[in-house]
Order: sequence, then structure tokens, then C-alpha cells
Amino acid sequence: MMADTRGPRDAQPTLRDVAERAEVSAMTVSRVLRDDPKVAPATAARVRTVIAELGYRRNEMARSLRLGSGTGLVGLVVTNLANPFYSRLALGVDSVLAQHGLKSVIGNTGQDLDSERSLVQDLVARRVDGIIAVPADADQRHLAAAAAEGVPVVLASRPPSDFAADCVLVDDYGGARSATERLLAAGHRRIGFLGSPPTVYTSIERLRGYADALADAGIGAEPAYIRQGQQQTGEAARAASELLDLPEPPTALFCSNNRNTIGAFRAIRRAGTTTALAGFDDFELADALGLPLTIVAYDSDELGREAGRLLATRIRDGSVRSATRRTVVPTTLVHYGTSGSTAH
Amino acid sequence: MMADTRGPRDAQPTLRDVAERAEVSAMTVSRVLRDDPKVAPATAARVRTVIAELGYRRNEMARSLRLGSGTGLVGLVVTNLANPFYSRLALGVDSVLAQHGLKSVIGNTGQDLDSERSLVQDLVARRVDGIIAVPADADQRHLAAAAAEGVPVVLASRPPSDFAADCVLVDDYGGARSATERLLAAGHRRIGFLGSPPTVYTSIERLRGYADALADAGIGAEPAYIRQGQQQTGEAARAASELLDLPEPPTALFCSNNRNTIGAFRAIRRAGTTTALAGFDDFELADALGLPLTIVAYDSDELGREAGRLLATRIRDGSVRSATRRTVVPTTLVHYGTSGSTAH
DNA sequence: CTGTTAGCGCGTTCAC
DNA sequence: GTGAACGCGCTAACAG
Repeated sequence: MMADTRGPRDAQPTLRDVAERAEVSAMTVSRVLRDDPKVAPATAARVRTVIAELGYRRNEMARSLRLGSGTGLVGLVVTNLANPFYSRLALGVDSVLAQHGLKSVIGNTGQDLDSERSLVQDLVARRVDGIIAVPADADQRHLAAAAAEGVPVVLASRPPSDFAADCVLVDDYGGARSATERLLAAGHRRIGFLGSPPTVYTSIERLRGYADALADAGIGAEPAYIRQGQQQTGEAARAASELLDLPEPPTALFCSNNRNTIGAFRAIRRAGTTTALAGFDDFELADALGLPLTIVAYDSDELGREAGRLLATRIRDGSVRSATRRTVVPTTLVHYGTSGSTAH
Repeated sequence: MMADTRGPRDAQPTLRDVAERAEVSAMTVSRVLRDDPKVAPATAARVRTVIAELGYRRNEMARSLRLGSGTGLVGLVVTNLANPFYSRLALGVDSVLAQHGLKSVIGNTGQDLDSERSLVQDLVARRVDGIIAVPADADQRHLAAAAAEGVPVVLASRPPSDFAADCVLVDDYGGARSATERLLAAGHRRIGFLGSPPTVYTSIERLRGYADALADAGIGAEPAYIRQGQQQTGEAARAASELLDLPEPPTALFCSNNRNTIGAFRAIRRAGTTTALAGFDDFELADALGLPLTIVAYDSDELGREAGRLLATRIRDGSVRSATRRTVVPTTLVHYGTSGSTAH
């Protein structure tokens, strides 16, 4: 017999509260909210007055439950929102989803597979209308399960493994390859590689692009020049320093993401060498480092927008099982010099 | 007589589906889910098997509707997620909320009051358990309305106007003041100010700190040295250039946020002057610009975490009407030189 | 034009 | 131990 602890004005009013006060049935209020023309103007006006007086707001959750329609919520699972790349992606996703009346529930996994798993399960339990994810790992069984239960899944930046889903990728291979080719064209023969853990798809592809470019130039990839696993700029700087300290150090470095590029930049500046630098992912102030820098750039907003579009289409069409689509966002090679920049 | 368009395996199974297949009542399944000990072990085992077979997941939305408990969702309203400041804030919020079993629904307003308004209304309609917002404007009636309806509101970075709410602020005044004092101590007498629009609280406070520091040094604030309204680095650079082109240009610039600091940096480098630079908000690579730089730094993650804590407390205690709390996050003055950095 | 009945998926109360 | 009834807030279908 616990008394209701909420004060009378604490609880948000329900449709019934409005109905009683307006002296009509709940149905009539419901119709007014739906702008159903079959309500007498006078009645509708009275109901609207009461709605305003009470500050009534329809409970969208209850509504979606009744309608069997979706919740209007989309899960967005990223590895690290603090990375500008992912925040831009999130922004792109959000901008497109907003146009479709969808809101994004964001979740940060910190590259941790367990977090990702429980996050996805929670999103499914909350009955999101779809999920956009940047999977942390090749183990994507939780995402596959969600997809199997009829929740549309779109992957960003990394492809699905062992299940079918739409995805938006970056031209990892091509971008890495052309950046490396540029270094080769500049006469470099000893080119180092710095990248994130080799379990990540993007890292694998970018390494492949790098290695193929070298191979085409008749240069075998030198394992001693390849350092993988650095996630933060600090680790990256250390790895770069190790390469620069080699008896026969590389004369150029290619970095598979902006964490590594920034780390490498710091190492080069400290070492005082003239090592050439190229990297994947653009970043702010890349033009202001006072070092020539070749960057593989791409539009991460667009990556998000495209993911949003793919998902919105799935949701609208309810086409859970139609053919899977894959989009690849192109890359551009940008050269930042010691003064200004030139797109290429 | 429209047939159900969903295939049999499309829909997520309900508690009843589990009950039928396990040949028990819905109630028993419900009990198993709640780990109610009053279920025969054998029955429980059978139910659990079916749950696994069907991949059943409880509908959290329906559950929260029935329980009258919250939705477990929190609205997070920011002005620009692409700004690292806000993405870190979001991350901080999310990390704390996650510990309380809450998820954040994110919304980006792009500093647009109308978007903010509709966003907040939508969040309330979705029955979020609370809202954390970085309000775009002094007009916060929509937030006040939400609070009045019993939805806990916490403001970050800017204080509530015309209503009561918890908030987490940065020491805008003190930070700006000490940075300006530092420039004064270095001998500067003509110090320019670059800031965002004067409608924003943080901008007002930071200007005040700047002006008071000057006043204490017996220097009147010179209107010609004050440029407000720049939101992006491009505009900021132009404004800075205008100051540098003055017949008697300032010998130092203080910038009220990192957009303006970066813009000013570019202008100074282009002009080739030795203008001293100080700014609010730390940013990556601030140490690598090859220019002495004084930065008012603070922990934006912590700002988010504190906001999350305040909100979580409100939600847990249901203390919608207890006294309002205000936290101020301290700032630190950091000096980046042409080689390395020193905290101060 | 308006109200009544029924039920979305779930959980509480109270019987058996 | 288990189940039937009832209701959370809302709305489609069917009366009147």
C-alpha cells in the first residue's frame, strides 16, 4: 500500500487526463492529436485548449508499442567518439536520420568487443529500428544475430564478416596505394609503415595497398619497417622513433591513420630528420606543421550520411532480406607543404 | 483483412511465443526472466532453453511502460558534435550514464534554437529519464517546460536562465582573466580579443575576465581591439588579420575558444608577426605549432562526467524539486613553447 | 461525429 | 509453483 511518491504535478499527463478535463472520450483526444478531420471543430478546439493547459505530450513509446511501428530510434555504435573521424561520422548519420524522423542512440565501445556485444543486445532489446555500427572486431556474431532477428544493420568503415549487411567503406586499399606510390615517385625506396592492430579491417587493407605499391616498384616489403598495433599518438611516436633509430632507417613513413601520422610527426620533429611523411585520414592543422605531408583524405561526414541513407532505406522499405549493398567512399590525395596546400 | 507482411522469422519473438513453445504461461516466463526463485528448476531450465532457441529478448520499451519506470534513455543535446570539445563531453556523459544503466540519445542542434526546441520536445515525448543540454541560446523556455513536467534537466557549459536546473560550468571568467594577466605580465599593453557571438554565456564571461584583467592593470578595454562573432576558424583568421593590420596593432591576442585561437594562429603566421597568442580551450597539436602559445585548458571529459553524475543523482532520487546544484570545473594555464610544454 | 471494445508486450496482484 | 485477470498509454476496428 505504498503511496504514490510523485507529487500531482510531477507525472506527465496522459491522454486520459486530457479526455476527462475536456469531457470527451480518450478516442476523441487521440483523433485530435492525429488531426483526424472527423472531429467537430468545436470539440477539437476544446481539446486543444486542454492539451495546452496541461502541457500534454503524447507518449511516443506507448504509441509505437501500440502501432507496432518502430520506436523511431536507431542505434549508433562507434569505437571512439573522441576521435574526430567518428564524431563526424556520427554527425553525418544524425543529419540524415533526422530527415526521416529518426533519432540516434549513441554508444561508445572503446574498441572493446564485450562492450560492443552488450551494447548491441541492449539496443535490440530497446527495439531500435536499426543499427549502424563500426565493428571493433571480426567477431560480429552479435550483429549477425540482430540482423537475423530482423533489425536492419549497416556497417560503416568495416565490412560484415560471416553475415549479410549493407556497408559503407572507404577506399582503404586505393588510398594507401596511391599515397605510397607518391612517396616512391619522390624517389624513396625505404618506406616504413605504422598502423593500428592488424585485426582491424581498415588496417589490413591499407597495409595491402602499401605493400602492393612497393611490390609494383620491385621493392619487397621489409618486415623491420612495419610496426602495427599503435592506437594512440604516444605509442605511435615511440614506434616511429624505433624505425628512425634503425641503422638504415626508412627515408619515408606511411601511416595508416591519423593517430599514427601525428605520432610519427612528433618523432620526426624530435629526431630532426627530413623523413618524408604520408598518412591516412585528414586532420585539423595538418597544414600547419611546417613539414611536407601527404594525406589520404576522405569525407567522413559523407561516410555517415551514406550509412544513414542505406539504413533509412532499409527501414522504410522493410526490405530486410533484399540484396545487400556496399558503397565505397573515394579518397583524395592532399599535399600539405610548408606553405599552404594543394589538392591533387 | 490485410495479411501480415512480415515473414515468420522477421518479427522478434514475444514473451507469449516463448510461453507457448515451452508450454507454460506467460507469467512463468516473466518470472524466469526476473530470476524469480519461485519457479521449479526444471520449468526454468525448459523456459531458458526456449529463450535461447528463439533468441528471445525482452522488449524493454514495453517493460518500462508497464513498470512506469523510466525508459532508461537520456537525451543529450549539444550544439556541434564535430567540435572535439563536445564529443569529449558526450563521451564523459556516456561513460557515467552507462554505469547507471542509462543510454544517451544524442541530438545535434548546430547552434540552432529551433532545432534545439523541437529536439527537446521530441525527447520529452519519448519519455527520456532526463536531459543534458548545452543550450544554444538564453531562450530556454523549452528546457524550462521539460523541467516543469518533471524531466530532470542538467545544463553543461552554460547556466540556466529563468528556471532552476543543475549545471556544470567551466571557470570561464577566472581562466580568461589569468591568461590575460599572463600576457600583461609578459609586458603586453595592447591585447586584442577574439570571441564567439556575444550572446553566448561563455563568451560573455571570458570577455569579462579579459576586460577585468586589463582594468586591474590600469588599461581600458579598447573596442577596436575586440572582435566577436567568429564561429569558424576562417572567420576568426579574417578578424585576426584585421586587428593585425591596424595602424597600431595589438602585440598580443586572447581568443575565447579554440576556433578563434586556430584562426588567429593562421593569421599571425601569415602576417609573419611575433604577436603573442593565448586562447581558451586546449586542442591537439597546440604544442606543435612552433609558436609560443598560452592555453586555458580544462577537462571536458570531466565536464561531461559531472553532468552525468548530477543527472544520474536526480534520476535515482527522483528529487526533481530539491535544491539546484552548480559545479564549476577549474581551468589550468598551459604554456606551449617552440619545444615541449610546461603546465603552470 | 463520437464512444466502446480490444489489445500492442509486459508485470503485478491475487487466486489456485 | 503456477496461472488468470487487469492495466501501463495509446489506437484500429467497429459500433452508434
